[in-house]
Amino acid sequence: MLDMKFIRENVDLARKGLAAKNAAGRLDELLALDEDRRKLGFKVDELRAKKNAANDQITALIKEKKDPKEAIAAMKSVAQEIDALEVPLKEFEEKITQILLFIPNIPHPSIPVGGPDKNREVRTWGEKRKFDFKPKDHIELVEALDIIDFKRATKISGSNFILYKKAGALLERALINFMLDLHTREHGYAEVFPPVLVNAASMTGTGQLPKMKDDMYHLDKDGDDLYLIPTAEVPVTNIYRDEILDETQLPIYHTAYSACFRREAGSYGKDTRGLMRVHQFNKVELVKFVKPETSYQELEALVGNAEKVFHLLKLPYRVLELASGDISFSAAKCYDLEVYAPGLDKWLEASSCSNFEDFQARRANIRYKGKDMKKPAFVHTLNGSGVATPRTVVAIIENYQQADGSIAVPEVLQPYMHGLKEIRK
RNA sequence: GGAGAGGUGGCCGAGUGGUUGAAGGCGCACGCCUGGAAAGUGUGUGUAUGCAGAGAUGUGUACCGAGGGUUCGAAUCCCUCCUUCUCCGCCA
Repeated sequence: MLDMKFIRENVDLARKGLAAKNAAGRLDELLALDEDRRKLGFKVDELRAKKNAANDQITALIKEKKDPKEAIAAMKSVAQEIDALEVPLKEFEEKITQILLFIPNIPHPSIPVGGPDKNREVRTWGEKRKFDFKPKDHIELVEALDIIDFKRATKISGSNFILYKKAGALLERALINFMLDLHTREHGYAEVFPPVLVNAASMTGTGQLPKMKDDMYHLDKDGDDLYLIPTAEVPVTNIYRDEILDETQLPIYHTAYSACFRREAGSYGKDTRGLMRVHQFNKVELVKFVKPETSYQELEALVGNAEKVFHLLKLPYRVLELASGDISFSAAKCYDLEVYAPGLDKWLEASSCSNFEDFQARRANIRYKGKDMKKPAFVHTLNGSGVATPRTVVAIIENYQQADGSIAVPEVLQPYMHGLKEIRK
């Protein structure tokens, strides 16, 4: 959420930034409401001050054993006046909050302005493999090997669910363990294993609610809202919701494996075959809580941590800096990592690494305080996939396929797969 | 799911309608004391927001789990919800 005070004092900057995200629409309405709210708030504060002073007087009269009746009667109308004004004041505040919750973060000035066609390729890594046979796509390969069963997964749950079997299940588990070990041992992230069901406050804290409500699976627990997380970003970022951290604790790095759940409503048809877009998938997430002045260098380091996964798996990938119109609601800046899949001949988005600056921290009320700081300040939060498994599995299977339809196991995964060197029927 | 007891400042803990933003203690910060330290001692020590001020700061308002209600006045009384603990039941 943006700071109302910041918007008020930087109208032009806010308007320009939000326009780059096609979201400047309700700015004028917001400013008008804020103006009215401030006027009314001032008036109410004055009346309350009057009331408090009078109450002190009444107290004094009682102590002196004088009759306070007159003073009480005089205050009655003031109290009523306050009550009457508090109703519209509250309405203003609620309206303002409702609008603010729907306003996205302002993109960082350095990023390209425009839609997905303006995304900027920052670098590529690795060579596309040269095949001496025609590479197959992962669907054909996994079905022939019987390591993923799409039909039965659909029977059990519905379309775009996955049933991993045998070496397929083992590969999935190996990949998760490999990534967690990498980030905890080599990159200094502390592992957490969060709940996958969270409450509405947590979803609001990271920015999924209220705007993206229809993208999430929603459950009811005795009348309370619970949501299946679309990413571990939600529970992990909310670990410190409503807390004031000591600056000596920062930076905090967490990594978490979790299942992720997405309705993907409205995305049927395109790119939904096989493992490309599924309702439940696994992901190892990286989350950082840092001081504001370090957040952009922390973002570069986080991207590097995610890239390391592909380096070790020897998978070619490219890094895109997303344009203003393509970054997510809460992000100020975002890099996507796209891994190459030769069977599909496509670059697949397997990681998204973002700096949210204080946007999430303000929503979730995550602050820190240092010795020389007069007041607590909001931390900056960052996160990125490190990485998501389905599209990485696609890339492994298609890149490591052999002429006979078997799949070589990447060297770094072999210890996690009981020494298995290749997957064959 | 049933029964009972709680939720007050960084922590412990007092407080059942009127200078209580909140006693007391611990912790912490700064100072005094000391050759240095401990002990002792003094002062300070929440968050949000409005106004004034260049600023130090001053001042108004709100906040004692959350939301509503009663009242001139609520941490204190009433209602709803959330949550913690203990016992019983159930259970991977």
